[in-house]
Amino acid sequence: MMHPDSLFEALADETRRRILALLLTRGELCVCDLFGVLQVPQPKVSRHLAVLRECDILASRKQGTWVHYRLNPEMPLWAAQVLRAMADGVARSEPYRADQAQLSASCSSDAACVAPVRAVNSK
Amino acid sequence: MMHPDSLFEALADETRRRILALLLTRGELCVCDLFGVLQVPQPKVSRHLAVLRECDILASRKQGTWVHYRLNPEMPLWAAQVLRAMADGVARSEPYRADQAQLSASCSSDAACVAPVRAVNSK
DNA sequence: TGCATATATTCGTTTAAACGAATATATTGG
DNA sequence: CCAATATATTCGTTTAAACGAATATATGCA
Repeated sequence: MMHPDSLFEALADETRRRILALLLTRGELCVCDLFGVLQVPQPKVSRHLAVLRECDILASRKQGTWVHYRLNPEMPLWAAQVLRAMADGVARSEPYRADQAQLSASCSSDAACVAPVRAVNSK
Repeated sequence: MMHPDSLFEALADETRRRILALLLTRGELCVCDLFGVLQVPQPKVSRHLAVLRECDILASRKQGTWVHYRLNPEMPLWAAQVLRAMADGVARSEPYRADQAQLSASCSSDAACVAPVRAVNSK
């Protein structure tokens, strides 16, 4: 039961939009992938992930030491449409565009993120 | 040239979302219609309209003493999709739902707003 | 058990935005 | 020109969110 107000308050922050744009491209990412790609301090990413998780935009899955985040698969249609349109809007502007390039460079396949390999995902 | 960041920062405020939801239903509304329906002080509505106008979400048209606001017709597709999905999202929650009822009650036809009649539109 | 790694949380400060109240501007009609 | 109405702006204060730095928790492995 996602409230529209929470979604739009969450989308007001650029770091959170960057995270969501990455998760729309790549189905699932762990915290270290995210702060590696975004080049921001780890606690900052964790705090923003907590905001997104608490308003049910993201779901998380713990696998050993890693926590993998993905879009909440039970998100209502209107919310998914907002996120899709957002991704279209930011696709051609910075820093979102650079994030996509950085993501491709640092984590080449979706499978590598779902079942992370230390040598690839560790900084 | 609307920047995605400006749109999502604008959508973070509830009053602005309420204004936009009303303008999506009703093509054009003047300031007095808006603060009448939303039941908020006039300067507050004017300030929020200025924010929306300055980031090109809204366009305005002056007709005598009245100023009529509408969605910017040159808005990019992705932005229009965000607004459409937002309207879907808020349609069933308060205060947005009550706003729609109040709008129907106080201003019965679109034509009445485009060419306002004093007896109908004045408070 | 003890160390290293991944992630989360807390705390105090800073920054940005929204607010109410008051006032300013602009247009209309008498 | 003057009064009335519609809208916009300014100002000082309050509120909320984001931040860096430090620390806490949890898991895996030697």
